[in-house]
Amino acid sequence: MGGGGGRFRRVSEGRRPAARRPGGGPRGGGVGMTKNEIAEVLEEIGVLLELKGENPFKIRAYQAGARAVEAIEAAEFSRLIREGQLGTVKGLGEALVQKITELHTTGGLEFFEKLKASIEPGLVDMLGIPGLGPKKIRALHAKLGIADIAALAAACADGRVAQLDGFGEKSQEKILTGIKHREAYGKRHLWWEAQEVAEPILAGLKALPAVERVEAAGSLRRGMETIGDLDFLVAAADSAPVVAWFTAQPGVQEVTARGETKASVRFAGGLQADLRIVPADQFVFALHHFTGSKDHNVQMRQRALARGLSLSEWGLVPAEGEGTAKEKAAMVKAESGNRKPERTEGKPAIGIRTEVELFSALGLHYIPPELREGRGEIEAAEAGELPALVELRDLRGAFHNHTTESDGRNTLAEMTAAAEAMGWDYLGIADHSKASFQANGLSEERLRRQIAAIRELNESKRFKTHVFAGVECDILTDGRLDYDDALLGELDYVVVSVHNAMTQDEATMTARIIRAIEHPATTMLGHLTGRLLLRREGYQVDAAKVMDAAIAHRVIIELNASPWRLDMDWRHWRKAAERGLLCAINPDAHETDGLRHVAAGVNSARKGWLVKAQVLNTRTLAGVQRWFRERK
DNA sequence: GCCGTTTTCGGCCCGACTGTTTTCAGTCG
Repeated sequence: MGGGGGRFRRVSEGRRPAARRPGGGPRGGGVGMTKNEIAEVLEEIGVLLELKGENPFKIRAYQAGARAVEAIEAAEFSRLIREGQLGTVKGLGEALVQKITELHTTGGLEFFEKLKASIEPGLVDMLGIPGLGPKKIRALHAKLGIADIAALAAACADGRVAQLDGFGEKSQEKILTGIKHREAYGKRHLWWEAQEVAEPILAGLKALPAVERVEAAGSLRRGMETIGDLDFLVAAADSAPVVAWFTAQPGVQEVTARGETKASVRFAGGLQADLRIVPADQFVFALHHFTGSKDHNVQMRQRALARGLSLSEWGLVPAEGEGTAKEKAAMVKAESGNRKPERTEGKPAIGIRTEVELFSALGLHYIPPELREGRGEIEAAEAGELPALVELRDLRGAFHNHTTESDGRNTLAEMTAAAEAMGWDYLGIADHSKASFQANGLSEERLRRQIAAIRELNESKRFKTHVFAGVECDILTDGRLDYDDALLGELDYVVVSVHNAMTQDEATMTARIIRAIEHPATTMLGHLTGRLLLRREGYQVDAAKVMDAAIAHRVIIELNASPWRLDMDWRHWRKAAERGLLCAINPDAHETDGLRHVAAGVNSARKGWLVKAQVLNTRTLAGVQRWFRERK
């Protein structure tokens, strides 16, 4: 969740709160809103009404209205509004029709603006603390006058919260740890969100006439699941116009440093970005230096030393004698005084212009940025045993995606059209099963109808993309699956996931998941730990035992590519895949746009040393069909 | 706020878990 602070939906599993654009709600000024944007507004109205203590059924009506809007095909939606027929949709009465129409035609809603203005924004933020819902927040507000998280932390610290009816020592402690986690998490940002900030800046820098080369370095380039800050590296002879442009970007809230070769800014939402400008012949050394993890860089420098060379962000030079001393001096100078380091004669090196040449100078094959974690990549690069990592363009489809049948925001046809637009050969639909009541999970009858609808869609040849009929079947508390074997047998594949009783102890949870893996109908395991990055720890589970079971039963473990999950974690993949575990990179998309999240999954897969052959959804349609068939 | 009718207002979607309780409210998925 971004710095906007809003939270539209009380975490329907896997479905993210709506993306906040800088400046507030879904698309501020423009005329008209799409159906999904309108649904977001209705959801947010529901949250605000909850905080007001409104009639729960009224709240539900807004939530149901949001769902009803999502379930309409986009073209159909426009037609209904145009012809004044929106009221014929079940769940949309007079009041909602009026509001939706206003949103669709003007892009705004007076009722919504007034409602927002009537509620302290700090109360909405407090919903993000585990254990706090609308009722408790209202009690805190009414009885202690607490209107934001800072005041809440203070009240917990001096014990006032524990005195309150319905609260106790444990709640107070839980709230306090929740706030602390939030603060710790607040310093980092999801890769996806950081990348969305970085992209336009990168493009803008590239377009400046003074700029010769530009890259985003740091953990963003390494594809880490979360990012501390952004590092932009520029090669330019004249730095002044670059600094001027960078510090004047629209999203910049504060310029924290502005020098000749360096500038730092902070964006709304707290993300920091550093810009460094270096001479062109130093660019590659700086790029390597600011990309590598600490461990990787230490190992690289040691390797250079062993070869009588000294590697730094300034260059690669002979380790002893004048060169090093000068380099060191230059470095100190540059850091303290914001001045360009003096160029050493005939150095910084040996005509190295690219990272390929840099690695080569140290006797190494090129190491992709994602692998530069100091986890054995240098040894592998020396031996010529680096894997040919899977790439985004290798993907031909994905499994585990949702539609409006359960808690998705787009219909089956819309999702398929989006997959086709991405050039995918196939798309797997895996909506929630009936135990996930909160996510509108499918009854047996509804699932059978969906299977029929998918078969029909395929036969109609309306899309080039083939649709697989799957399900995201809940792993029940004791490890049984949520449907009977006969129904599971009618599906092309079955994803099994944990969505409840997440507080089970490790042994119980591990046994539960393994029991589900042992079920003959199970094709793949969804999000192994259920973690939500920067928000919630995963459940306690012995990952090694689960992987063993998956390998033994030829069950895939997914790499859930939702930027909020990236689960199973990349740190497990290398060993697991070597032992024969097959991966599927699944976006867990809840709307058409969510399909793009596979890019984040590919990052993690690459960090996990995965190659194409270890990822099921790099295979052709026929290859996947064969794999599904042979498993049965 | 919606729905369905009982044509004017009452009913509306679940189950586990936790912490506060001594019989249950609130949160969560």
